[in-house]
Amino acid sequence: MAQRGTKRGNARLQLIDTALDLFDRHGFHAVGIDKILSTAGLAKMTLYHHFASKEELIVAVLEKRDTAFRADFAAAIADDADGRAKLLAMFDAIEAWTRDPAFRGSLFDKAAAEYGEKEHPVKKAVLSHKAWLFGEVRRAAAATGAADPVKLAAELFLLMEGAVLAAAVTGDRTAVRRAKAAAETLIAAAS
Amino acid sequence: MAQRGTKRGNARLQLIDTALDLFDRHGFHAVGIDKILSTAGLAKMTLYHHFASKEELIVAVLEKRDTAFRADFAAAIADDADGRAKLLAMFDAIEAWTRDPAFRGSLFDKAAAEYGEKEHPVKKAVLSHKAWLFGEVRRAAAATGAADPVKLAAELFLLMEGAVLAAAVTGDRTAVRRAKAAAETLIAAAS
DNA sequence: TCCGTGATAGACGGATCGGTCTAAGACCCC
DNA sequence: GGGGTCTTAGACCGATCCGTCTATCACGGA
Repeated sequence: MAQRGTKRGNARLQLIDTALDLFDRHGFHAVGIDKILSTAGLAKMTLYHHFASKEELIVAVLEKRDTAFRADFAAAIADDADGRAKLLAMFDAIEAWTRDPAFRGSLFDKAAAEYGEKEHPVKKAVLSHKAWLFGEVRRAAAATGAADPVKLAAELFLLMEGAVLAAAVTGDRTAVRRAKAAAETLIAAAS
Repeated sequence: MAQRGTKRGNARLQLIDTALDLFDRHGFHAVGIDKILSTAGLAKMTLYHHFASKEELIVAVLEKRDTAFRADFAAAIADDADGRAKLLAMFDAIEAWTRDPAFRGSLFDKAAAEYGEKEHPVKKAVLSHKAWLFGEVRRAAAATGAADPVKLAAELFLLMEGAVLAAAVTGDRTAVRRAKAAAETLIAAAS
């Protein structure tokens, strides 16, 4: 008992933070646990005390990223009353994210690229994140009073995914703004 | 001299084909050259006779994929006279691709996920492919007579990227159709 | 037939992979 | 201060990583 707040808890957090950064920079297979441990200044047994395997660490990293993403997203759209404003605020939130110098693309997209098997725990974490994100878009789309809110949500979701991908791969700074402009057109056409 | 058409040429092609399949299924770092060689039934020296390194093999794989993609794409849009039809034919081509049981997402997106450094040869091959694809979209968009063809092209490009990603990650069969519907709306709004 | 050239098989190299184990350390309550 | 518990450093494990080397093999020309 009484493990939270002690060194153990700190070590766990530090492992996740360090692994998050390294995975984001170099990829999951490319980063070995030895590198994570030496970067974090921790010993192997510390890692294997908190996680049964590297795979579990990866899932924990994705869960932390997911939690942070949901909080940021919720804060970004909280102030907006109607569905249309919420949808457009989502694009603003994504644009702010892509403008961050630390932006290196979606960690979930990268994870999906390296772990393609449907039943893999890492892939499941990715799908969970994507399903939540689509749900957010769908809820806001429904609030616009669009004739077919699921259609509108699906279209805007694709724009978001494409914009994040393009911003990450090509470094295109205008991608998200273009996506938002397209979103406005689609929202207008959907009412 | 006189190497083409001999065993050497066949070995090279077989290496590329085998590597393409394995990289597509499992990722680039996850697949070692030993696995490629044992799958292809070839020896190490054969690989290192044709390629200086694994990295060179990866680039060759991407180049082959790029060449095949361009040919398929060109054939898909060749028959269509006007820009709008060409643009919509692109979505049809992508949908046909995603419906193929062998579809496992864009190999270029996966490569970008694993090789993020700008100056890396693999990343350069990815950027080359993306630049070409965007150029195709832009050319067709210009032929529609849209007021701002670059804006239209950028929007449709994001839809394509998002649709391919969504189809790959979530297995969503409707993604490309949704993207095409959105594209029709955007094209109509751009004239 | 014999020779020379170039491709091949597979052993081998050091490095690193994910993961385990042991021995010592740090800390707790009494 | 002593005894028990939890955490840690780092040696160690077999497997695999990418790449090299050597010894053999197949084949074309004279």
